[in-house]
Amino acid sequence: MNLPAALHLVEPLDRQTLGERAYAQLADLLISGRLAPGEKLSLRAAADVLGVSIMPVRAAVSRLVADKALEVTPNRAVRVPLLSAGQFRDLTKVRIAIEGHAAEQAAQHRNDNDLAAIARAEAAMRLESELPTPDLPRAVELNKTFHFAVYEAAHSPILVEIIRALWLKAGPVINLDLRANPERLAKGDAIRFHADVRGAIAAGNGAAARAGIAADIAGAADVILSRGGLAG
Amino acid sequence: MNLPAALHLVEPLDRQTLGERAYAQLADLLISGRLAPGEKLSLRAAADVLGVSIMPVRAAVSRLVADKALEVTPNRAVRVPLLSAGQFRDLTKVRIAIEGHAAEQAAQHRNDNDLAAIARAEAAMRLESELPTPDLPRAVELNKTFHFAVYEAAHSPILVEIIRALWLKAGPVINLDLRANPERLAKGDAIRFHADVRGAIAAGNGAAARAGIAADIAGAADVILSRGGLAG
DNA sequence: TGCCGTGATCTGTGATCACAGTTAGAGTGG
DNA sequence: CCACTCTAACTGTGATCACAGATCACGGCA
Repeated sequence: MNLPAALHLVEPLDRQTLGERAYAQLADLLISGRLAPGEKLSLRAAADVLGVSIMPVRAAVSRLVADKALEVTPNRAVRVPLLSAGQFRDLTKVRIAIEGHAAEQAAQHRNDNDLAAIARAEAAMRLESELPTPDLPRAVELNKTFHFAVYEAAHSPILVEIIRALWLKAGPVINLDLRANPERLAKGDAIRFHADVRGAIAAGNGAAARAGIAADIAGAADVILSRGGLAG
Repeated sequence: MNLPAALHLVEPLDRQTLGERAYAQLADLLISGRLAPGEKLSLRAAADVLGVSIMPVRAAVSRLVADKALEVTPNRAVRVPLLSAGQFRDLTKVRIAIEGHAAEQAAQHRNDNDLAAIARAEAAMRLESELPTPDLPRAVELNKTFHFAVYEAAHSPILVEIIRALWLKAGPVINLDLRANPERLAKGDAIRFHADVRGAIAAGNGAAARAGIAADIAGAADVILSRGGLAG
């Protein structure tokens, strides 16, 4: 093992396969709500846009289909699932239970780095929402950053991964709506809940952290459900 | 639309693609612990065994890799992941939280059909475990049947799907161990916990149902951890 | 005898082709 | 002018081929 010292500095170059890159791009489209429920997606068209053959796209789509973030209809068409009100309610209940649990764990296991990241993310989103004309795509992104800063503080990779899969399902419904109807952002509910959550986690108050996340999720879901635009 | 009445009886033949069938087979191997942690899996070899080309196997494997039920090493080899003790502890904690939650929901939302299915599954596993020489693979299967009978009673498809993914990760560790060391089955811990859970769900006692499931999961995990055979 | 280079053979990934089924639109007959 | 039919272009799925990289065993050099 008499290697030149410089060789130890090279990073392990984490094998970014084309399929993974395609997956990351599609997942981002879904989470940020740029793909609307019911919208169809052609493998070949997506491959053209991404500049690759259909194989990597196929791999990415089949992962998303497995996660039920996409679905292939009996007629062989890939599309973003249309959630019924009942399915959306189920999804919301599960999110409240699991993301609430993660927030509670975060309150108990967070370290100083976690607190700093959470505070940073909360401030960034608050500042954005207080602008006269907030940038909605950016607000959506900052909201995601804040939530996952919280969930990461639970120090449970498996939990974070599960929540990511849930956001893949909820993103199209929630964030598409937020883009179309930004009044909830202006109303400041989310901002207030986020502050509550940050405070609870800093104080080590698990129950309050769970309640804050639950209120945030439920608040957004209520807006969607009351608008009544969901299928069946 | 003058179709013979009989035609209306055919089921919509849920498009069983070869990839899905391959996925089901591989998932079963994992959940039942017939694939040991660390064991390697060749796409082409698996394709030969299943009698198809490597394409469907590729699709199935990439789904399992996405779920982290399989992993592809930097050296381009697919294998079932080796969990460190820390990772296994994380997985167990998450399972206790989520499966416990599902059991609690089951206690609150179960109907008569659910209760019957749970009772049936519990009796089947109890009878099997009381045999002089229990059939271990069958006991593993019956254990799964009981747990999912409980989780189905929560009437939350999303929750059940999440738990299935967790079992895909835990199966190789837990059930491989159970096959190798059946004494825990003989000891009857699981049987007792299952009876507790069934009783709690029938009584609508959510907290007790959660506690029973948690004890069952923790008990099995303790055996694994105390044996100390985990990596890292 | 011990070690290192080398090539055959394996790995997963990606591209291309083939196919069955669906869809949409143009063209034709009423 | 409307409705029906047929065709052409699309859909995802599966098979086959091509390729870069990794592994491992064999053979030659020191």
